[in-house]
Amino acid sequence: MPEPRFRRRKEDRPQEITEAALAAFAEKGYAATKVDEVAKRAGVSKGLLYLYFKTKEDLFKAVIRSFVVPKIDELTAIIDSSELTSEEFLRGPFLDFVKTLPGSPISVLVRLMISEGPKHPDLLQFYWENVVSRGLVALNVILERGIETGEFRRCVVHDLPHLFVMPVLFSVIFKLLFEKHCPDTDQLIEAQIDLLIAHMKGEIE
Amino acid sequence: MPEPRFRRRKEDRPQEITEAALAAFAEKGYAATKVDEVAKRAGVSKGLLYLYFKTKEDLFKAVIRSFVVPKIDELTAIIDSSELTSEEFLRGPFLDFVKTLPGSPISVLVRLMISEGPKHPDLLQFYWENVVSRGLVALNVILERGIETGEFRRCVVHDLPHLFVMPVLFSVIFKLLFEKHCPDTDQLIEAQIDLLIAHMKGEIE
DNA sequence: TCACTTGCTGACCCACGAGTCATTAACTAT
DNA sequence: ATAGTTAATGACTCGTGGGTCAGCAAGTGA
Repeated sequence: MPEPRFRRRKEDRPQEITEAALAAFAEKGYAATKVDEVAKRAGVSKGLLYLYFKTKEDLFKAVIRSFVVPKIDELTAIIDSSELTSEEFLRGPFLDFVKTLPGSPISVLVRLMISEGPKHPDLLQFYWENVVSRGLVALNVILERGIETGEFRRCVVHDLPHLFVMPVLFSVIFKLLFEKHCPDTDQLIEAQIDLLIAHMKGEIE
Repeated sequence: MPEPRFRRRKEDRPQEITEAALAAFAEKGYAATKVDEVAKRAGVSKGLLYLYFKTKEDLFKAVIRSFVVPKIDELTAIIDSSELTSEEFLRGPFLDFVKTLPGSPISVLVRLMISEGPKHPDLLQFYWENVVSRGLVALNVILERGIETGEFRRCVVHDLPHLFVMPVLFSVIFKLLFEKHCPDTDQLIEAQIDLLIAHMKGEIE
């Protein structure tokens, strides 16, 4: 009895295809990745891929949406389930979380957003609303909590939670481009957080 | 007497073409830019472009090289011609210089490097040696000078001059992607420099 | 077992854009 | 003037890759 030439698995296909696409985009970038190549990686014909995704661009958007949102959900879940003080939280779970980002598959998505984002305003909108904005809000919650409990004094940092994100973005990109010359990203991120906390706790200069 | 159909201007063509290419790449990215389009912008035929640049990739590399090096030369020139203390220098000329970067045509090159860099290792090598590395060295010079004169105490910042560059890269990218939601990049950069200087001057916590 | 639905295939089409080259016309030197 | 040189043109080729579709075979139900 011969193995069937293929199996019908309508349920699993989309995820298998987006996973293959993520891997392919990661290696070659969006433009240089051929749809045929993605299909091959997913063990599927090009025709089938086009049954699930109308165009290559459509596939791209699906990739972004499906991998990035779970990641930010992770962060907000950590926050909600935590009873730590703000400083403990920033030095503990938050630090651990952001340290994992450079070098993870997620960093690939950042590169894709930078490369292709400007061509897809709707995607940028989505990314803003569901990732960046939510991340900044989450940080604000922590920082405000820190003021209420008297841990932190109010200062410029509370208007610029971006200061906490900077080293992560920097590390992701630096590692991507200059792996060989990249500083210890854990140390970089940690140093920045130390700096910020010291400033928020610190005496008025 | 009719205007000549074209003029022979061997000397000026390469620069005119790279300028046109920079503008085109800025708008559409590398892959989506057609060579024909670059030629049109430069007021030149595609054939001529191929007289000066062997391939599209060759043109791309020329663009990076010719616009990015002068910019870093600018920075090192400022350093050499300055007799200020380290703090004055960082808060004065250095701050002014980096503030101009987000939103300048140079920021486009950063995006191009991120998008296309991984496909061109030799270009990355060039960029590292002639831009990033030189920039970091320049910063180190300033910071060391600050220690010698007793302005600064030695701390983690001296091992991570990257901390000064982070907000610039962050601003460039943030502005590029989320113009609408972008914080005041001047303020962000300034805040980071304040933070770092305070820490370097500061009492041991 | 047989008709029927539908997930899946892969050969095909064709727009598109990188790179070529035979030809032209602007300069130059004598 | 005029012959020689070369900057410059633009119509062409040709590989490539996104997208299609007629047909096939795995599942389904009676």
